[in-house]
Amino acid sequence: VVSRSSLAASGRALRIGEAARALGVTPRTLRYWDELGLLAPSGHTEGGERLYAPSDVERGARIRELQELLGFSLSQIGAVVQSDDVLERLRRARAEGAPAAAQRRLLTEAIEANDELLARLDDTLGRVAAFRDERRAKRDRLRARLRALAAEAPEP
Amino acid sequence: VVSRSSLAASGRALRIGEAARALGVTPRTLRYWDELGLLAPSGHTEGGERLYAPSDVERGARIRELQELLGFSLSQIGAVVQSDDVLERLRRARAEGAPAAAQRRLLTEAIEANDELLARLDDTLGRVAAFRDERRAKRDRLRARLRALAAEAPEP
DNA sequence: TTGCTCCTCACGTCACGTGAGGTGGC
DNA sequence: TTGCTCCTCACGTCACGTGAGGTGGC
Repeated sequence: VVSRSSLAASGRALRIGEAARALGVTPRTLRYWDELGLLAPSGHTEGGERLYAPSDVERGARIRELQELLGFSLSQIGAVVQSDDVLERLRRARAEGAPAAAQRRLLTEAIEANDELLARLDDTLGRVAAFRDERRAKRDRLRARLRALAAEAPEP
Repeated sequence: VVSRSSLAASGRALRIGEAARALGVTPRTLRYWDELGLLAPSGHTEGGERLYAPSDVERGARIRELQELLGFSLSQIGAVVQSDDVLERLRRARAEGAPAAAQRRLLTEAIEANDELLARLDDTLGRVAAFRDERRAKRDRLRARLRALAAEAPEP
């Protein structure tokens, strides 16, 4: 996993292998995401090689988080990352002179989607913490058992 | 997801459909886990139906947690749940008069495995929390944008 | 020229989903 | 007898993994 700042700092376009390494996936995964339309590289070389801009890599990082931390399917992820582009879509709507009500609807829908995500994150957070507490209790039980064993038959 | 206490309270053996509902999976999943040897029901009816004891369901709940919260593969999960049975294996080793060194090794290996799990849980916890903070910041940005929109073109 | 990375098929895999056809207990 | 749930094949699906065979720039 690469930090945001280091991603943004290198303003260079990456070849598929470099982008894959930065994201912790394989080139095959990026080709699959491209095939699905989930993450299309914003450029290509003359030879047909995919070129990933920093913004592409950031989008890829969001996809990974949703996949790894929340276990979302790629189609669910597609819906989320699309609603993530709301500020850009809003700018375009304003440029095209969309009515104020339509602009508001765009924003409120994105806010709702983001709130649902926040609720799931809080839920996951609670469950991981509970699981960790279980495992800490187990650690203490095992340690106590080991101490009992040592007391009963001391090491040579 | 069913609470531990309610699971332990009903000391009854469950048919596959009931066990699946308690675990939040489908019967097909439990048959697959059985086929892999990951979770074999501790009993069967004369007619060949699988019967899941409360301890089977608890084991299933641990499998689900490892799968959902940490994204482990079923073979990784198999290794973890096997090392989870260490206290029972220790009892058997002692009954068979295993040497003290072997008993200690059993315990220390289980402690190590559990500690690795704890490290992964802490890592996951941090990443989910960081992701949640990102999403909270996004929520605030979107809300501010909506307020700006409302100030600019008040609702009818 | 030799490596290295890239490309497109295309088949394999993991963890199930989904009928197909049939059996068994209230 | 009628539902309901169970059973075992067995093919389909999702998200890639893994070569197979070939191209392109230092």
